[in-house]
Amino acid sequence: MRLTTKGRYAVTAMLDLALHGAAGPVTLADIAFRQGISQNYLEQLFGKLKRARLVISLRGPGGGYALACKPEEISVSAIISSVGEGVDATRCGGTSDCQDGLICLTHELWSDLSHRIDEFMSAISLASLVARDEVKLVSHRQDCDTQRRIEARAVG
Amino acid sequence: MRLTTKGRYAVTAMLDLALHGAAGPVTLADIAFRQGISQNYLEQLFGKLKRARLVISLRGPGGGYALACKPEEISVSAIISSVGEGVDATRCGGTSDCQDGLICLTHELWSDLSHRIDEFMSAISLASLVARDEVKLVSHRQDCDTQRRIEARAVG
DNA sequence: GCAATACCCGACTAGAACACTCAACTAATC
DNA sequence: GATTAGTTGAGTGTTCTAGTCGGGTATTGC
Ligand code: FES
Ligand code: FES
Repeated sequence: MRLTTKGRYAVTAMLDLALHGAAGPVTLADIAFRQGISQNYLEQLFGKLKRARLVISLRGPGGGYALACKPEEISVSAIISSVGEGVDATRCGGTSDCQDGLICLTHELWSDLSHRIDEFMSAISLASLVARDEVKLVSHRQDCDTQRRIEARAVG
Repeated sequence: MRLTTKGRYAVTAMLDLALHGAAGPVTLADIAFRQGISQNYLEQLFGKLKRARLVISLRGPGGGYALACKPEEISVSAIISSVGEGVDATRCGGTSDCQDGLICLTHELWSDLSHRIDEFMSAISLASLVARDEVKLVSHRQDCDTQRRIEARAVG
């Protein structure tokens, strides 16, 4: 089991998309700017998100990315799986054969744990994240920040 | 958050200790043999387990390792933490400052998740693992296997 | 048609971590 | 004093992360 920046970035970017996608497609440049993520790295992640059919893309000027379906239908679990960060905590990957082809002492434990984690993350959708107070707060702060930085750049 | 072979080995070895420690100290060679883990690698892990006061060591012939306290008092969470595999799923490590010193959009989500995982693993003790049917079964198979391999070596 | 925008794609890389391995040492027992 | 068994530190191959870079191609507006 591993949960690294890859999965976290993917969820963060998708949440950004859910928050700012109402007015039309959102560019990766915008997301990268707001969330402080490398745009080139985001491109890699969105390649996977697109292949997993979680987002759709629109090319050309005025283009960008949009959610492929309603925020209620996209779970955190799905996002993380799509970028290749398995929720699986077992060593065998579910095949029960990590000790010379036989089941090991602790397989059941890791299997249970995996199940718990998946349950938790499947129950959380983008919509439920958007509805959270802290998310609203942080998002508002980010928007003000972005506005300020744009103005600063226009002046300078 | 990461859960790799390191943490899994640590739990497996501790469980082996709980299963076979009744008759006195258990050597790393025994654990390595039964569980199919590199003995040298186990040495490193037991160094940490000892520093975390989860096991005690006895040197010399007839020596080995023993649990430092009762199996009911040792949780899976404690074992994993002791070898340095944080259960923490946040990027900031709890300081809420991963985006330029400010809290990021998804901090709360990862914080929640970490809490859930820790709750789950804290609730599971070595004693409760020993009591499980699958563990008993696998352990019995391992003992038979070990016996067979010893006999095979004696013959050969 | 032409240029600007923005997604698309593959290759490359520094650094970190994992999963070991090796060698030498000390303490305890018989 | 020989054997057992824990203790320690250093080193190593491999894999992965978290990027970077450089070039594409589709779409739009002039
Ligand atoms: S983790 Fe599945 S068999 Fe060991
Ligand atoms: S994960 Fe804690 S601030 Fe981003």
